[in-house]
Amino acid sequence: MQKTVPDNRRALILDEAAKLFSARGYDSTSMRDIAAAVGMLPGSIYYHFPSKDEILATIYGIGVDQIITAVETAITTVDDPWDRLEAAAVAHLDTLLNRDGYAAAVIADWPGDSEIRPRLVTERDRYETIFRKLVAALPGLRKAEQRLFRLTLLGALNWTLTWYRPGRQTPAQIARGIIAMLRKT
Amino acid sequence: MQKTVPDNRRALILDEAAKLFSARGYDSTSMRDIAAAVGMLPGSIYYHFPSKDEILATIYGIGVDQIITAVETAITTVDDPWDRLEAAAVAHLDTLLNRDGYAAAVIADWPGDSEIRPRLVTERDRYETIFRKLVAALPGLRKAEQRLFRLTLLGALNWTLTWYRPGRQTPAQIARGIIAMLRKT
DNA sequence: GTCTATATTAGGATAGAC
DNA sequence: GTCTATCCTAATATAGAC
Repeated sequence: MQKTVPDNRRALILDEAAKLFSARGYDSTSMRDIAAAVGMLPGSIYYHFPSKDEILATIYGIGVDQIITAVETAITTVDDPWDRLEAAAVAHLDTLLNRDGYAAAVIADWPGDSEIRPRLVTERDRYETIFRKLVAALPGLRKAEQRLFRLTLLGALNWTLTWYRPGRQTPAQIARGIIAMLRKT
Repeated sequence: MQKTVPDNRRALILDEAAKLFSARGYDSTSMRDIAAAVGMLPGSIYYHFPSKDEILATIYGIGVDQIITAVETAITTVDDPWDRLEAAAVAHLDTLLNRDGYAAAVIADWPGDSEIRPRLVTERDRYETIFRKLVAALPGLRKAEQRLFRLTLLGALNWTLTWYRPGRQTPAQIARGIIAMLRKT
């Protein structure tokens, strides 16, 4: 995924921070929390990252990459527009609800004020674009309906973060169920 | 809306706090921010509320009351199950996207740790129950499908908070559009 | 690269005058 | 009921030793 000789400590910080951010939120997670999870002292983190904001921005970038990669891989072998959308939804939810991934932080977190907001918006747009295209390819949807359809689908998918618990339905089953409800004919 | 001689200062604090909480989030809003918005000094707030948590819990209770009242009023005169669900969705979104209401804080805010979480969960359940009944009344949905249908609908509705901007479609139009997508025959 | 120690600021909350 | 003044804690971040 990255270089052959990666900076292990840096990656570990990102891993633990991503978990904490998605579990408790950005604002409620302190540098002390992250340091404790990694097994470092707070000051040491600053050797790897200049600020807490920068950690979040990095996680955002990786999280969006993870979703995009998963979705694009899932749809390459599929032709039918509805099947492609379903494959994308399954991949999206699989990535999102995987507790070790960075994707949950992308959806769940939105730092209060912060100067990095523009960057995060840009990242988020990157992955919305994929769904824009997938929805545009569906038959029988007028241009004006496509936008609301996309937002409805993404809302239903992303809202799972608030209620999903492992053990019942799998993420893939949930995604297919949601698509089935939105599928016409 | 309330008593004839209400505690104006207390109500004002709640109003301003609700706006700040839904705009910037609970954690990112300080007592100093609230005090400044009200035109008080931070210490004075504590005459009206014992803690910041208590302000949020109060807003939650009122916000849920607002949604429930709006939804129940909207559905009393409607008979057909699908029409009832649509009326409920319209009322829900009208309340949610009204910038002066407390409902947005209910959906958007979730304090990091806090001991009041159980209370908030209870409040949230109160309003989910209404939709549980409305969905149960729909024809042609098997028991197992009802839960996912409800969560999909609420997800799509609540997600509007992240993208809705006044000027385009009205909340009512959005709600009807979402229902139309989920409506079978 | 990590630690010790600490600067600095902000936040929730309280005591007591008015 | 609001203000003044302040306590206490926790947070981000930095400097410099090792």
